[in-house]
Amino acid sequence: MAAVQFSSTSPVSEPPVIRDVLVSALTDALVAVGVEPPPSGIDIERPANRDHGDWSSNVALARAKAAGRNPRELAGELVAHLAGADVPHVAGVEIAGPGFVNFRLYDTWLYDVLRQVEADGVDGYARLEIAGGQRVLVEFVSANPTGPLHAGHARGAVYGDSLARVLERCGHEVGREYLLNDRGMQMQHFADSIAAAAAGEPTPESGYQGAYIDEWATELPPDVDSLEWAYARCRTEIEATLERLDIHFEYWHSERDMVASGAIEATLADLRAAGVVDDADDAVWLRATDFGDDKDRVLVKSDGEPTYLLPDIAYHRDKFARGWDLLINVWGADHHGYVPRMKAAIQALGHDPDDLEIQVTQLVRLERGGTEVKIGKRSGEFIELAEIIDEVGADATRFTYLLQSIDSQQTIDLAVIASQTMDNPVFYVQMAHARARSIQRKAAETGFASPDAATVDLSPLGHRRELEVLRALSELPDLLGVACRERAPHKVATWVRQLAAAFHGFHHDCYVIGDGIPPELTAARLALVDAARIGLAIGLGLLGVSAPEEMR
RNA sequence: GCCCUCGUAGCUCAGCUGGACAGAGCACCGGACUUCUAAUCCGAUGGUCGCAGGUUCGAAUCCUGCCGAGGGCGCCA
Repeated sequence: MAAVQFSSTSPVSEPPVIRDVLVSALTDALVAVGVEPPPSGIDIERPANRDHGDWSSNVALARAKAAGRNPRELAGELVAHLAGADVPHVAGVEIAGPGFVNFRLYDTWLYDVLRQVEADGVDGYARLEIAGGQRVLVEFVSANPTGPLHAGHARGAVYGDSLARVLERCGHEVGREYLLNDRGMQMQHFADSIAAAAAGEPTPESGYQGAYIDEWATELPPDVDSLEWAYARCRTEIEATLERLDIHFEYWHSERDMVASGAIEATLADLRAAGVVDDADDAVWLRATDFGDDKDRVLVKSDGEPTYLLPDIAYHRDKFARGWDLLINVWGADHHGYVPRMKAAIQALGHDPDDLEIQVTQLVRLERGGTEVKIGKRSGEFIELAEIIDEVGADATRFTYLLQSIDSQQTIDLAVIASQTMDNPVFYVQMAHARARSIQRKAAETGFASPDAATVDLSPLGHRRELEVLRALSELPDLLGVACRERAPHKVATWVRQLAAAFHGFHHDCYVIGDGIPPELTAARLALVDAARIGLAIGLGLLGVSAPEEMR
């Protein structure tokens, strides 16, 4: 039975997080040399270059001015003090460059990481509580129910869902919401177009075209309300497509319901009461310029009809009224111009503009084998999202869209991601997970029990490949926190590729079972394989990509 | 004209909210399969981080101005 060096006061083994250990040691050292620790906290980071140690701090650089000493001198004093302190896992401390303090650690710190991963598992490892339960409503997709989801909706759909997953894991209470614009002229045009097609008549003025109109028209039963039928047909289509991507909305918010409830009139009344509304030129205006918008905006047109803006304001008012602390809207780049007026509107209603966050996804250019796939808007020539899923699969669809920051315009070649080759990173990562499973199956067949990570001797682990896997695992909690704060799930995609690369390297160089491998090494490596499996499953789970038992 | 996003290797993109000599994948070149799937691994080649200033001990990262790409600027939704 190996010694367990964790606190005995807690029934759950909770290895000290290395960051806390080092920060605490640095704090002590600063105090010892008579320098006030930085009010913002001490910064610890992993140097990009391994020659600079395992962990590094720039605290001497940051505090040199306040301490009235030059950075290297201060760093030297810190190092001298740290050398005398008995800091767990620390093998050496050095000054480097302009005044960095670099820590060189024993591999034991990575053994703690492995134990932590195993103790916490897929559900618990890198589950953060940095959000304090803040209630966030993520609204995304919200495509008009006048046709199937198309390629243009894909990025927002996948991003919104993965963002929600990241937020949840970081301690937010999260709701996913889809706003259904189920009233208005667009719905009528849509229904008329289907009815016309069913009757063999030409597409009406400002109607919809496209293969789906003709197809759905053939399904239109006689003697039904064409609008209601078309709406239901479309919703079924949209939900089915989202279902294939494993996207599930907790809330489908109907604009009709909102109208019926009188929320729109109530919103206008609120705005009037707030004194931010002007009547001019027979129209009703929101004085948006009072809140940083470029111009004032019409709420009710001179013909007495509300603009789209008023119900939209009512909708956001409703979201807050339902108790959400923070609203995140995922919008396409073609709507970014509406950000200032929406923020102005919620301010006019008395909310903090920061309580509405709008994430804008840049456009995606689609190619097939290097040639752009052209889409014509009105003509109905577009690629349905369902077609993309048919072509490349749900996992590749999600992974590919999540590979890049939403801020960058993305180019996706469908031919490339449809190919199940090395060009396609999703298979690379899934393969890593399947490999881990494969090794575990072999272990079971060979009669190796899965080791208890809390007690197994990990000291046989020391191979460069083994340590790379553990290092990657150690980075996940920090990385997830950044991904959450920056609303950047693509960082998870980048990370999981790194972990997969480390694991493939390990797999290649470190045989686990048989072939003259000593049983102690097999046991330690099996623990590592399971930890890697957990990390891969967490990463893939956040991306909404399946973690397969085997590749076929 | 104004606003938003972007401009990093031949291509597609990272770069952890300023840090130590700029990274990955693909492509190209050269290696590794009696092994838990070679759908893998290793090595080599490849970049004035659009340009010019500024802030800083330190800038791909922050600020300003240009240049270029995409998107947006309705009493349309």
